Amino acid sequence: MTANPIDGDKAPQTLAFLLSQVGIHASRRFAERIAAVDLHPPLFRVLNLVAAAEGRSQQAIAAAIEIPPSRMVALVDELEQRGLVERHPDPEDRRVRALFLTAKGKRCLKRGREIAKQHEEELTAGMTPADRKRLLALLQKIVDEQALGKGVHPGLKA
Amino acid sequence: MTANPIDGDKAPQTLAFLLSQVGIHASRRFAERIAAVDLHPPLFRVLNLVAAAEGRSQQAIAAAIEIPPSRMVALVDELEQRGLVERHPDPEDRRVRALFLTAKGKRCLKRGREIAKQHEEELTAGMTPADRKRLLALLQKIVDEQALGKGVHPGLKA
DNA sequence: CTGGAAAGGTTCAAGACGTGAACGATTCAT
DNA sequence: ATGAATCGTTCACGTCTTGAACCTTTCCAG
Repeated sequence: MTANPIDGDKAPQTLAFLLSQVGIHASRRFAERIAAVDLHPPLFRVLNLVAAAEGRSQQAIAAAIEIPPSRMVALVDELEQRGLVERHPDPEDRRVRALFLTAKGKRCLKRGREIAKQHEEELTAGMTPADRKRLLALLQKIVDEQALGKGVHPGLKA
Repeated sequence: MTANPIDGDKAPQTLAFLLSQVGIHASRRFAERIAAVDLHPPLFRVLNLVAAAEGRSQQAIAAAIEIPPSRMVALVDELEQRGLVERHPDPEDRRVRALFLTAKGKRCLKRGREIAKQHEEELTAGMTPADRKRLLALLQKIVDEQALGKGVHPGLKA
């Protein structure tokens, strides 16, 4: 026995600390959950964007979530292998690969959104609707203040 | 021009999403700031723990922040190279390497804590003290509900 | 004691990820 | 027509982590 487990966590619990802790936890948990449809967060992100902008080019979508083109290729490859999206030639610009959801992709997205909703509910269990509203507003305040752009979705590793 | 920048971000801004976004931002920002003392978040973490538990073994400290022993070695190596901590033989157990802060380590830690404080203030700029209190309470509620243990400090990559 | 199991620390090889540079194809501007 | 810019892609590289194996030391049962 190495005795007492270190009181080290008498940490002053700052907001910055808590935010990191909770944010990372939320990301991890979501990654676990979304795995149920054989996706990881970045794939789910892309899938959502494709749905929101069908027919757009890879790079247009990549830019929207701030991922480099070289990374985008791999992600689209994965989605295509799973049969969730398709790359179509763009008649107006033959350099472009326009992205579209397949029927399977739509089903998967729908399922993924249900999971996301479930995730949201689990995360905010133990909070009243009023609490949630307040928390949302406070976080939004930080986002505004910090001028946080679009990027940085619930994507993380482990 | 690829025209409109995709409305994709009409995202319903869920709490889970915001928490991830803000949390990851906070982590990144902190990583940038703490670099001013030539540390990265995991090193700062360890430094703090060593200070809170001087003389403890590497693994005792490693366990407290949930990092595997093999990783701990590398971190302590770094801290030792920077002259911030020292490995002392433990007279009671010659397998153990007890960790201690050097004078330089203490100064560095102090400086790091100032940076952390500054980080905290920047992050919560634009919020009233009342806001901060409320946010802290709400986050704490999530932590309690989710039974978030010690681990997962402001450590992230980029 | 004493021999085997267990624990602390370390090393090392391997796997997961992400990124930038470079390239071919195509389009655009002049 | 020609050079610059853009889309998509490949690939090699560096980063970051971890598990397995190893040595040393300690602990415990017999």
